[in-house]
Amino acid sequence: MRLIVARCEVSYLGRLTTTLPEAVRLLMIKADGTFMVWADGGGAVKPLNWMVPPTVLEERRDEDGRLTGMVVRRQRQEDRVEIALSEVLSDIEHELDSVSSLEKEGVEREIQELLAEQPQWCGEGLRLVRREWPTDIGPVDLMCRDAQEDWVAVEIKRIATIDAVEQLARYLERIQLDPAFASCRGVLAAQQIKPQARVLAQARGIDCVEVDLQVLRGEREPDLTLFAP
Amino acid sequence: MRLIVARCEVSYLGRLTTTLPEAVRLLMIKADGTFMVWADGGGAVKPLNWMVPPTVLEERRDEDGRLTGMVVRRQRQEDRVEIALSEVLSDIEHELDSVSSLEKEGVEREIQELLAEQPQWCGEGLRLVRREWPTDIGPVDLMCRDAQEDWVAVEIKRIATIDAVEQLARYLERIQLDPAFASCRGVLAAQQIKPQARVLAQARGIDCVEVDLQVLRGEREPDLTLFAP
DNA sequence: AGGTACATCTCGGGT
DNA sequence: ACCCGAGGTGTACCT
Repeated sequence: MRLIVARCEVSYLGRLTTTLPEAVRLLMIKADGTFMVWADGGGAVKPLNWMVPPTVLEERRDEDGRLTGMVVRRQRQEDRVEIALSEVLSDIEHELDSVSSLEKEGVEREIQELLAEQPQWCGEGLRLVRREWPTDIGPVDLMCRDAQEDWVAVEIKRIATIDAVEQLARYLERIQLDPAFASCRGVLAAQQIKPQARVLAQARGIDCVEVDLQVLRGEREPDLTLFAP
Repeated sequence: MRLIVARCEVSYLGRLTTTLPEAVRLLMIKADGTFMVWADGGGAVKPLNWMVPPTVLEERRDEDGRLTGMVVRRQRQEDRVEIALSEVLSDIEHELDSVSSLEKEGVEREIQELLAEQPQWCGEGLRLVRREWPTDIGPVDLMCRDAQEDWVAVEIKRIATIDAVEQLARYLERIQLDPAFASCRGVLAAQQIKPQARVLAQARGIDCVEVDLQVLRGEREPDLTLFAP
């Protein structure tokens, strides 16, 4: 990992064109060839400019050996980042370890697991038949049956947007082609359902259910009004 | 901007939980409070862990003043990154300039602006009525009227895929609910329209128009064959 | 390799 | 503040 702090001008030419006027910035070059340009403000987790590997880095130096320019090119692509350096304030390099397995817990998977165990939160009297029910365009998260023995396909999201409604509608369209499932209905279950997704779901005849992760985990009592007579 | 290269263990607790075993990594702390943890491999432009401002950083040191731990907390949130440092290889700080305007050209916005000024490229005789025409599921890019005073909704993309066709179809569905707009038709305008999107648009009765950015900008003469008799 | 769905998406623009 | 759509999205997983 090489870290250069320098006064520089940066331009990117590729899918789009960007230019950065001269200012003091950080140039970060990872051992794998990833190249990034950072500024100090903006509260951003994203670099101003970058280039993903495989990259070719070309340096330009003056007669005194001072770094004056860099060109970063992507292999077999025509896009490039060009840097004109007027003053190098720091240029250090360190051996870092490569990325080691980052363990992640607690995303959409967890909601699916919890709802598979407690499908009643997706609708009264629902029983799970199968998780990841296959269709020819992809798997439905949960396939259930209700108290009337009707089929219910459940799509699960952390945050449900219009895309989630469309996704479930596509699945339902395929499922209902089978006469045995012609009456299959859809339920969209999510921690949060966006208003516009709700509108579209209504129009598509899809039920919406907001689920509380803490309740699913048994960490909190459900809102009692739900069970009020 | 503070840059620390250190052997450390990192854990994140928040929306999800992650743990990183001890290894040499870069800790990057921007002046605005943005905190990031980087490894050297993976070819990623995204940090292993991060925290966006506003953050509170707490340091722990041993009796010799050596940095042994850091806790980064987000204001008014319960998520946190904890770092246990066993060896600090480098710890430098530099004044960087804040983010200055990154000029972008060539994105969807520019195409929309140019087509708003020259709607005739979306269809003969089109006149612009309003940009960002609101519907209850989101805004249509352009709403126009044609020579026959019929309404035309235009969706603009840099590259139009099936998603773009479905997005426009959804808008049309909502717009046509109003009897005054029952005959509103749709036009998909893009620099590039994927073959599959073209097929679906045809099936949905949506017109497709590929636009040339250079022609829109007036940098190039339009293909003369377009005007051939 | 191409397509799909997820992401602590991030980011900007609007209300 | 939320909501929405775009992204040089990136990334994992599938065919």
